Amino acid sequence: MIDVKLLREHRELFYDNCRKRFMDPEPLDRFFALDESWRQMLKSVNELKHRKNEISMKIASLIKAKEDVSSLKNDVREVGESIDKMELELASIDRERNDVVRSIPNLVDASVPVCKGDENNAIVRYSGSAVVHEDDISYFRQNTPPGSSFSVTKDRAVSHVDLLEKLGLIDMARAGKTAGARFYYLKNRLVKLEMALMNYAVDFLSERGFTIVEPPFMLNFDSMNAVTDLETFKDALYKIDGEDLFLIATAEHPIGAMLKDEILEESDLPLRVAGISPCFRKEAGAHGKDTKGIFRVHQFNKIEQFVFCKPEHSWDFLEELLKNAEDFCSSLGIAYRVVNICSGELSVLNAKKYDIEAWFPAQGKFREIVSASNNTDYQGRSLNIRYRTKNGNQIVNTLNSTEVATTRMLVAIAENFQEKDSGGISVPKVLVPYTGFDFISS
RNA sequence: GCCGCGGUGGCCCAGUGGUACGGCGCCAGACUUGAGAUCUGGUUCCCUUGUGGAUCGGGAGUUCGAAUCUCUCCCGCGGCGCCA
Repeated sequence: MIDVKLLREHRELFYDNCRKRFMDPEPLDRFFALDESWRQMLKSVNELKHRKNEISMKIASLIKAKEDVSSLKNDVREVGESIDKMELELASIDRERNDVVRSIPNLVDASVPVCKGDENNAIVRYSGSAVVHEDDISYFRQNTPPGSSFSVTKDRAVSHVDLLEKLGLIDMARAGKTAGARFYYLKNRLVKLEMALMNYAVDFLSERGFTIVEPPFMLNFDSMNAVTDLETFKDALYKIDGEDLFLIATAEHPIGAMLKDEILEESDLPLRVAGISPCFRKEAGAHGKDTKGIFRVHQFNKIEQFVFCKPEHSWDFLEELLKNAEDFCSSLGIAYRVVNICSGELSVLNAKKYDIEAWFPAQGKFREIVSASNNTDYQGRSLNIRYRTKNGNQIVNTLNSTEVATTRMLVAIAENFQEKDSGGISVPKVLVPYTGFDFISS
């Protein structure tokens, strides 16, 4: 959540921010009205409580002196009743105010392009050498910086669904039968390729100073509510029936919640954590999109980067996390572009977000495979994660980024590494030590 | 799942109905050439900063008053049961 003190002192910052995000500023108006009446009522309640405490102390001393206290008892009982009544009202205002505060989005960084739809995301850079079908050249040129390198082909790459099914590497039909749409069975060498991706990513981040963590795959309400905006995401999360548990949608959730309510030493920071976990997502509202294959699924494995750091370092870390993900893609041989996501597309948590979009030659498109976000102090404040300084406790900043989401990367490999002549898939060189094979054929 | 014992400020710990004791650590000041030792003050949160309010794992209750009594939930430890 946002800093309430900052909100009280710099209203205009938050009204500007709503404008940038194309959001109704009505929650801000409501906050100020509620906050005002809350503060007035708090004052009255505290005055009454003060009186109650005074009388109680007096009763204590009178009892010691063996004097009569029955009339004082009546007085304090009356005060107590007024307090109870006012506290009920105060609590209800407080609840409402807190709900409103939680809906107020994080301040968007000045470097974020201000616009509504994702067609206005800023292209930051392109890297690699995409193989582009001749029909896709103009799309490619429009969506990359001038001079981006690519090669042209007349052969359209086969879609990953057809290729992987033909090679006996996925079974979508049976997954539909047993679990439903957007589930899959991975088979044979594709399973080993996935494990290779994960092992490679873990080694990759280990070497770059990350602590490797396999977290709980479920979280209780309090943790989930603090680590993400549940109002926005509850439709995306699976809830366990009859239990206070949600399946995580990313390792960001359990890794962030891991330090909930803790006070760190300044010397503990920064903390780089790589979370390895499955991700469970309802993908509600994505009807009709990417319905075939394993590009958009309810369950996939992901290696996630997460950083807890001091505020003055978080912008450097956003670049570091992005670089880790870019280097990973490059090392595999995947061409991609980086986009700076525009203000209207950011989640309430994000101050800024980069996506890495890989080139998918069969689709003839750049598609998202990595998201790197700086949530500044927004998530740290909801989680109440602080660190000690000479000037009191400060809220940590948090950032997260995909390192690799396996299913999407498998799709990218299937589309970019298929070999027309043999009909098989070659394994990216860096993965061969992990797979033990360099080619997948039928 | 059952039984027992626990949960007190950053850490340790006292407190069995009268408003949270003490120690350690940390911060600031004094003393010192500096450090240490010592002394003094501070060191959870809230608000409109006061002779203010809240806070003893969470919630509810009894009471004028609850860390303390009651109920309930959570977590930890030990034992039993179940189990890959």
